Amino acid sequence: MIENFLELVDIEDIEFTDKYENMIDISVDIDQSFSLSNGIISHNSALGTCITGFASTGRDFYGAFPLKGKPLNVRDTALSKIKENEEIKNIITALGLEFGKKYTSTKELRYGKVVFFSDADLDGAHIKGLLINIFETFWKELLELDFIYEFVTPIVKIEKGKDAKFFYKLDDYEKWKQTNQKGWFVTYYKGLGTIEAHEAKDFFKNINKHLIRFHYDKPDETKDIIDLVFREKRADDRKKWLLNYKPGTIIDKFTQKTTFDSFFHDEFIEFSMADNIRSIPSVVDGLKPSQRKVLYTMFKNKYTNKIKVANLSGAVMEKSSYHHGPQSLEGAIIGMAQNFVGSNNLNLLQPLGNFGSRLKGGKDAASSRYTFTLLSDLTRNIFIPTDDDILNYLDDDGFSIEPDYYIPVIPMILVNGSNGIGTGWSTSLPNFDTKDIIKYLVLNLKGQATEQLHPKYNHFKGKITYDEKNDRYVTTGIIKKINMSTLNISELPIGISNDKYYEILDGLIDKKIIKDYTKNDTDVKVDITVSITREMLKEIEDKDSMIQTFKLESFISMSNIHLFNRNSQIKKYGSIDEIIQEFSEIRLEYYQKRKDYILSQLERDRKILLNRMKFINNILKGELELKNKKRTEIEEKMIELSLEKVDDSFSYLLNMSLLSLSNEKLLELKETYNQKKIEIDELTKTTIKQLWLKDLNELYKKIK
DNA sequence: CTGAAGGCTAC
DNA sequence: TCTCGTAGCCTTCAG
Repeated sequence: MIENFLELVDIEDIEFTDKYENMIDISVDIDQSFSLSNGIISHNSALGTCITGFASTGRDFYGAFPLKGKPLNVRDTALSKIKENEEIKNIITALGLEFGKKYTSTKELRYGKVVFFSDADLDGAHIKGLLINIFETFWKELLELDFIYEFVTPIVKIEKGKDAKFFYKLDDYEKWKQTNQKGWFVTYYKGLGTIEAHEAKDFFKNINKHLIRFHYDKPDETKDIIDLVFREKRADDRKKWLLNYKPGTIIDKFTQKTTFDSFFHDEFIEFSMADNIRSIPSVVDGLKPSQRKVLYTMFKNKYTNKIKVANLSGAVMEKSSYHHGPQSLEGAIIGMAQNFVGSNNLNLLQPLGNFGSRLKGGKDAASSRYTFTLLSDLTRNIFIPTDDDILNYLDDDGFSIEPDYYIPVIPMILVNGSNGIGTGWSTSLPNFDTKDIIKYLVLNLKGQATEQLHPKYNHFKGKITYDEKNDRYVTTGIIKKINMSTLNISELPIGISNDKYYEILDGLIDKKIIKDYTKNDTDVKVDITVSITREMLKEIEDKDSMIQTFKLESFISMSNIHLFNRNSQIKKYGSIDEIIQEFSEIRLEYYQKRKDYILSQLERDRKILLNRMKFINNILKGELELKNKKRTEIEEKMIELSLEKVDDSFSYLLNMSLLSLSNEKLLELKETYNQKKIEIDELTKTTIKQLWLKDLNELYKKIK
């Protein structure tokens, strides 16, 4: 019997063009155009890698099929929807599967094995899991029939001359690194596209070494974990599962048996964790990693001229090791720069060009090729440059990247709010007014009573009220009676775009509640005139009824606020006060750190000035001879004269200009020294609360 | 009560 | 080049 394979290839942007009557010879279009903006690394796509590899195996017994993006989660999904899904239809055709059929042997299928060939990253693990979910749901017996495999590819390659060695576990590479080898060039394989053609051919030559079977060892546990991971209603179980996760289980796929069970518990779970990390912001800076990477790049590159969004995206990828697609990153940049009503209260980036409007909820933004951005004027009043030096910068494969979190002057998480969807958890928090927040912090710092903060949106003309009964805020648009048959809508509730609202009005026409409406909206002004019959108007005339009929309400729930705390744990926050409290604690700690840091810098300056003065004095008085002396002799004498080294060296004294050795210079230095001392005294006397108040005051003035 | 839709970072 | 599909959680809304 022929042993043949179907590789399920995970790739994006690939069109599977030919209808394959014969799975053994597939024609494909290969998009090989993706490359990083600096042009150093080029990416081929995974299917290309696979097809290249087939040069070693031949194509008679191998077929490859490219998947696009994430497959459907078939658990709890209507069979009708599953059967309509293009990807699933294709997989079924390719493998010769039938719904409802029970297989006793893989010989009933068109291929003897199915192999997952995905990027060796976390989204790749997610895709493998979703595929396993499909087989487990409809053809569970295939899990027991040695049918499901994955193709493992290396994570790191090291090269020296003609020598090359691959590591399939990061752990192995780390161990090798500790043996202190020199002169090796290291490549991280971030995706299948990193694999070179000749390498793909080698891997496929030894294909059996690379094919790892999923074993079906613990039926009950396997069934349970797949259900826990994919069943829609089990988010709370997933919470528990993720909270119990202990990182660091390193799997050696070559020596250890991979079971479906261990795959979900050790590998898939890493995706779930990462899904939360990228989707849920930090309580400290209010940012998600992609946004933080953008800010980091803006700070680091210190752009003075506006930069094209597409170019900024490339810079972020490079400077902050962003390993995902550019579209996603560009979306993050655009989102950070938007400032229409309902988006940011304080956009950290400037929207130079069309970044979208409330007409389409921001979806009308122009392409990143056409738009520009730059830091906003206020950004550096919130993220103070001096604090850059006291942050905890992360490391990506030995490359310094953005900090675990920034520490802004105000809790930015409240200013712009946040929405995010992770695994087990999601989060949603509305916007608050920057000036309200500053006032709150100032009163807090002065030990005075604070007022409850309520959500607020810049330039929103409607009302936001608290609905005690339902414990939620209600945002209300504005509708006014012009005459007995005409109404005017001049504001929409938060979160409803003009576009969406027209659909609502169309619905009202269908229901014969209104006759017609005219749009006079601009991108910044809502202006809709509604014509209605006198009778109908009378019926709905009272204010509440009008708001409800015209659906001019939206709701803000405060019951799903999850944020990463300073210790990188997801925490549920019950109130705004709690967020400010936790933010304030860490902010004050970091004012102490900032103060200590600046004082140490000033002390260093003072020491340098003092020693320069002493040094000049020593020379002018003839206590220190430089002429015809060896450096070692001079330095010994300097120590005798109790001159101090800085950074373990006297260079800062011995490299001084000859012109400095004068009384005039001495007087000048004395002046600077005295100023430095005053500066030190003043900072020493300033409390950390005063430092914070000063920053808040400056920010407040600038906002006004 | 159930199913669908929307928000958002990723594929 | 542009549009569209998928995951994941929670809330709202229509039927």
